[in-house]
Amino acid sequence: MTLLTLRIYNTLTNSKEDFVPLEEGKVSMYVCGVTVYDDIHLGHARSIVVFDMVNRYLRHKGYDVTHVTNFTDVDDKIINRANEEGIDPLELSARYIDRYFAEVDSLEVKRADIYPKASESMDAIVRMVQDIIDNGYGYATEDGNVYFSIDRIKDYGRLTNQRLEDMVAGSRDVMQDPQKRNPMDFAVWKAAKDGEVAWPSPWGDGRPGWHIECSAMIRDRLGDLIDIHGGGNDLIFPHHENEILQTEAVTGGTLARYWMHNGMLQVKDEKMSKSLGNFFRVSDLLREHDAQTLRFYLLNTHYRGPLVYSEGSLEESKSSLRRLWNAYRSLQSHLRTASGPDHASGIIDAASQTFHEHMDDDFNTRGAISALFDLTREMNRMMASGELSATGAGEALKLLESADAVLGILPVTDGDGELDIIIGILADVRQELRGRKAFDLSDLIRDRLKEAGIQLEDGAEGVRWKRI
RNA sequence: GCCGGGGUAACAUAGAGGCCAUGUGGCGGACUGCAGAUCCGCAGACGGGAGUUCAAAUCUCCCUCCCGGCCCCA
Repeated sequence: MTLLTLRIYNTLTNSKEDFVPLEEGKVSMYVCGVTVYDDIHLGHARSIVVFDMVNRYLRHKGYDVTHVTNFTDVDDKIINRANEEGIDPLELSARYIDRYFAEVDSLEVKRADIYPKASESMDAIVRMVQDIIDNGYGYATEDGNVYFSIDRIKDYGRLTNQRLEDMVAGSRDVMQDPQKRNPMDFAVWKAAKDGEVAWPSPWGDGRPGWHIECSAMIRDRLGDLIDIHGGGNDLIFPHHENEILQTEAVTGGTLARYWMHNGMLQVKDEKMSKSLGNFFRVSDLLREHDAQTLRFYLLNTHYRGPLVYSEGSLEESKSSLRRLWNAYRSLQSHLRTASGPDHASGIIDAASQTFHEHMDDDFNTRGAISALFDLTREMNRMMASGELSATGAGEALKLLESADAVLGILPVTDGDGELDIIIGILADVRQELRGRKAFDLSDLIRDRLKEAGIQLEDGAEGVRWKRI
């Protein structure tokens, strides 16, 4: 079975569908970002890395992708946190946006094309609220709140696949604004309380409701209808559901063609979240583990399933990943020294096909990685038995590198050229000593290099070195 | 309660009717001056119960357990 086209699981239809972009060769993608009031944790990283992978794979397939991810920088939690610290909310959010970028860069995430902030999108937001009211889908209260009116919606719950009545029955008791016409109505504009950060609007000073910023930013930056809308599956309801309503109230058409949702990261059968206090900060994890290990851990499972984090799972990922790295480095050495016949192209082509079949099947990174392991085993075997030519090694490396352009799990660089030369000299001297059975001296070189963080490894195809 | 996703060997995960799953770990070999890496082999599995089928981890039904969502969320 060969999948020529990418298939994506669409939450809207609960099924995998062939991916056909609106405009041939182009993809518009919006992914919900974070509320910037604290550092990101591994659960956020999962979403970020997953959609980074999606972005990379779409580009790998030749699409011209416009990837937008927002920052929610106007929000109750930000205001509360800022009040605690006695600083301006926007100062607080700016700080966490800086940290977000630092961590995302450390995770080797390819940045989105645009990162709009709620605070800088007020014109678009106010305009959208006005349009909602003008089209009869919203109303302002005396207090200066604007609510989206659910009563005109016949098919609420398309993403959730639920009926309105069921949701009302299960909804928890929350403090309701008596001026709401229907308890399910949700705020698109919130009147400012005294002293709060606020922006002017026709309904008085206030700030946007949670859902409106995404609808407005999408329309502002990407247009009325986009190809892919992504986010964590905890956002399906109400956030994404309400985004759809808002946008449809204004444009008359639907918001996104493909809705993608990543599964939650769990810790001991619970979702990792700030409110549960069971989260691991990315900045802390990065002190213990390299970015590639974290990415490998997050991508070594299907993005839609749950992923249970536990003590030791990153260590295991590291061990697995080393196998790939070792093969990768062996191939690099082999490229320089190899001779002999070449029987590799069939194996490499097969691995490439398997890799792409899995990726085309709703971004099955786990399956795709398996194909990489299969390849490395074959390559290791062939290198050991002298069946791999330099050409074959080059082809295998090319495949690994193109796969890595999507996954981002291979070592970034192995140091600069000068170091390479010096270690090469030391390795040559050591080889000479070994030839003369002067093992005390040859071991000394190896040991001292190891102390310096460089490990030499003898192999059939020559000496290889790596940082440890 | 309603909706969605899961339960695969010691562990982490793919797979969605038949064909060798992948990695980590374990055991046994090979290679090696020693390290390391690598290779080969072995053990070990589809939550439970019915059914459909020549054939079910995969399809149907029932049961069970876990997680997420139901206006704080990636």
